[in-house]
Amino acid sequence: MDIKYTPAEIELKWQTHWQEKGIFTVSEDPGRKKYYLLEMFPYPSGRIHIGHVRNYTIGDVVARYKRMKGFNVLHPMGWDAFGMPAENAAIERGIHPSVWTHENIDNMRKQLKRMGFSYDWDRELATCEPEYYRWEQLFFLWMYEKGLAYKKSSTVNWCPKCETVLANEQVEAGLCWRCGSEVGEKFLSQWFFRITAYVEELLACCDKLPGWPERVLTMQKNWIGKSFGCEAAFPMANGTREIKVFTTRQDTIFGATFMLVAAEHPLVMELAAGKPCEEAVREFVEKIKKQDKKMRTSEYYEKEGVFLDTYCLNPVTGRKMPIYAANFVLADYGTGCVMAVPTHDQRDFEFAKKYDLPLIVVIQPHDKALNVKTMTEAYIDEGILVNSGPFDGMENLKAQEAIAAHLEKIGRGKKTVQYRLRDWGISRQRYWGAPIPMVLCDDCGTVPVPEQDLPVILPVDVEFTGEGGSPLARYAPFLETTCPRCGKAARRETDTMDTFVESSWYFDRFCSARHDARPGLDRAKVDYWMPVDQYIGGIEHAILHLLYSRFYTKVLRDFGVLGVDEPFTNLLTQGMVCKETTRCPEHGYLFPEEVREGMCTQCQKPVAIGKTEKMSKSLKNVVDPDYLIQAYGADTARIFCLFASPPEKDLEWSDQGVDGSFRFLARTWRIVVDYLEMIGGAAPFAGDRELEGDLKALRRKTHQTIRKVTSDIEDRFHFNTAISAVMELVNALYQLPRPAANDALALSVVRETVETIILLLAPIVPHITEELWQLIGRREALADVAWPVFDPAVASEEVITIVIQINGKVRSRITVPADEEGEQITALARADERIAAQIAGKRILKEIYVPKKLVNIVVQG
RNA sequence: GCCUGGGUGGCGGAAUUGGUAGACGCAAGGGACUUAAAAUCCCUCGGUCCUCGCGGCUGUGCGGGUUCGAUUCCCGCCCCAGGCACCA
Repeated sequence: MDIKYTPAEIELKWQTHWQEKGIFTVSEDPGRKKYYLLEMFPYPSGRIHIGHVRNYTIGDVVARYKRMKGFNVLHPMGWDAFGMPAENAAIERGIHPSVWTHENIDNMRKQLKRMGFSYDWDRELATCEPEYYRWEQLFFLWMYEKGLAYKKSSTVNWCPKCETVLANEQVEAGLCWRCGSEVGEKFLSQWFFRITAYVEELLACCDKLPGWPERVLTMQKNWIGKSFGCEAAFPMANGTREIKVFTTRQDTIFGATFMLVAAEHPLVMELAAGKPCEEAVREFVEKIKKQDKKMRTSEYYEKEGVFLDTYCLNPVTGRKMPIYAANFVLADYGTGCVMAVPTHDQRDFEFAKKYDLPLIVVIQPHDKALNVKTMTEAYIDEGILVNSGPFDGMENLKAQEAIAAHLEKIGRGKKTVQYRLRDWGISRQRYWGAPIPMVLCDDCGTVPVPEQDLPVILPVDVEFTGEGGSPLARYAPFLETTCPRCGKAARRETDTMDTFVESSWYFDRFCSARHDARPGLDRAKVDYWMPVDQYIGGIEHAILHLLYSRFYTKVLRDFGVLGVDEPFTNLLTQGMVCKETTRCPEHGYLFPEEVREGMCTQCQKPVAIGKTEKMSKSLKNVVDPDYLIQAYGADTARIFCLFASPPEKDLEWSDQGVDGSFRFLARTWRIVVDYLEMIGGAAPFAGDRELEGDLKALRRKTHQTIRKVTSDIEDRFHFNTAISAVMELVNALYQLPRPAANDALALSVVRETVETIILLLAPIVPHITEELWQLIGRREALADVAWPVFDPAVASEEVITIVIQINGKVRSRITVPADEEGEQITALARADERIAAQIAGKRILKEIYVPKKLVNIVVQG
């Protein structure tokens, strides 16, 4: 029989079959154990990229595997459909964001279906639909009622290119996370979610997420940034008021010689008011405010300040301390004011040197003596307190507690805790987002839209000019409304919500995706499916999306719409897909198809092979999934993504590697097809007879492979080693001398091996395996066949190789029965010809026997 | 600067609890089949030395240590990637 492996044909055939039969449509079944597998849903940019292929393949393997293990698997897919690229397309090309988004979704859905992913498409959702965001608006109203959503005027991060506000989390090294523009500052009235109300729970639960990678939890903990310290009050020298500071180093308070206030802090102008320095201070403050974020975070940014012609008193020493406004003090951390201890803080040291301010050493290190005249930098390590009144001679760390108590006793402070985490600013001055359901009335102020008036639907026929601000703010039919409270003319809120709000609960919505009754989540269904058992996505969301989702889950829990504390039990963060870059001296970076035999196709000059980097359009080192599917098929694309490296590591793209993956599938196909006529009528070996020789070995290998593949998938998601193991089994089948056509026993063993290969590969390459399964005469849907189990007795070796070492070096190997006694084995080791020769005449100091592994004989000399 | 990861053949990667380093794949070389090539199937493949053997030595970023034994544990250093970065 000669049937060719034609991926394009069989893949389409089975994809159609799965869809028509509704194989992957699921519903709640209290009698079965559920498994909720979720991959991060994509932004519908128009085309899937290799990163998606990898992410969704990893998820699909686990989903299909769990299904074969008997779980009721929920595996949904949807679209993170709001966001700026749609609006930019509207401005640049005149396509409405909705049209653009839906066309992209249609195209990407086709691409995902062509990959053969086992999604329940009946649950598909797009966050830009009113059926979705209406519930988000409802939750917003509830959050407003509870004070969890509030409006506040504040300085915000402003991206001049996107013309919108960015959350702190969305500013990366002073640049916009999305477009890379320099981020500036603006003073605006903004909506916030009070994520800080849950900060302790968010922090505490980090320790209750054993299924999350340590580094993600570390990043979140650092982001939350809890620090223990002390609030201390410094009275003004003229006795009018006091200045409060937060410090984690109250042990150094006796060395505080001046006071610093953030330049933007209102206190600065208050203190300078009416003084000769007022004009100079105002100039300084204006200058600092104008400087953009990037400047202020750069390394070369010099510490600067201006004296406010005012003094306060050190509460423990009574020393008169000059007050300065400074550019490097953060206005929105702690109290915005800092006690400066130049001897033990590097920043304060630099500031003191520049403005010639006094230094007092209060911590002496154990190994040297500090002298304020010769110090070239602050001493920030441990030591013994000096110049610290009653605390002299104490270890500085031990004094922390004592000094905090002292401050409390004299009524000048108390122990406190500070967090780095700020509330989540969710206002965006953009059109393509979920409208914030609020009305602004001149008389009543900010008034929520009544629940029964939801959803506030995004109007369609607005104008996209590309000019600053939101199109909604210029569109009267949306803007103009009446106040729900007093009935007078009023304006709608035109800000829309940050798209991270939609992605903070889409996993809940998947549980009851078509539920159209308040509150959009069917509690019974959500209770059945949530939490997500396994969440899979890119490490780039380690902070933003994952922290917001955790917060939103807790909010919804407290509203009683769901019953879990944490949304994702296990998290797998997959690595990036990378590829080497190619560069022509004349034409710059080249796409792979612009290079032929090391030459640029345009100018024939040799191209330079550059660094391997994350695939990106700007570096042109991209591989088009459509091309891959066309050339090799979806199964090859899938198996290559899994085989090239374990999921959490970066994957380096290799065209030869893809060839190799295809060859393996073709090789597997060939051996099964070769055997087709012979094993077509055979039943798999049932274990009812004794096997010997090659057949026994093949069957052992078969059962060992089941064991290996099962644990690789189940315990570690190490698909690369699982695939290696199946490759070995296929190689073993090739090695088996071809049995005679009438050798029923041998053929039944071969059949068992063939079926095992198909089943083990089924979650990884579902199309070729469905086809082979059918070819060998099986009729049931492969997706629902039970995962094979191995027989430990069959899988165990009856002889094992024992390594014999002399002084830790391998000198020989012996083969012994698996159940041989240790004493017998050491005796055999000593008797081994080569060992005996080498230990002859030497004194044996020690013999170590590691069961089933090795014997190490330690001899003298 | 701080916090995470990581560094193993020509390459991607194995080695799951301190116990045979280099599974599997790619590339390379050789053989079979073929008029020939492709495809396929089989074999070899870390380095080095010789007496060419089921040989010796060496080898998991570098230097030390613990141990009968270290890719694995400890100390110090170098390099790479990611995150944070004036958080008082």
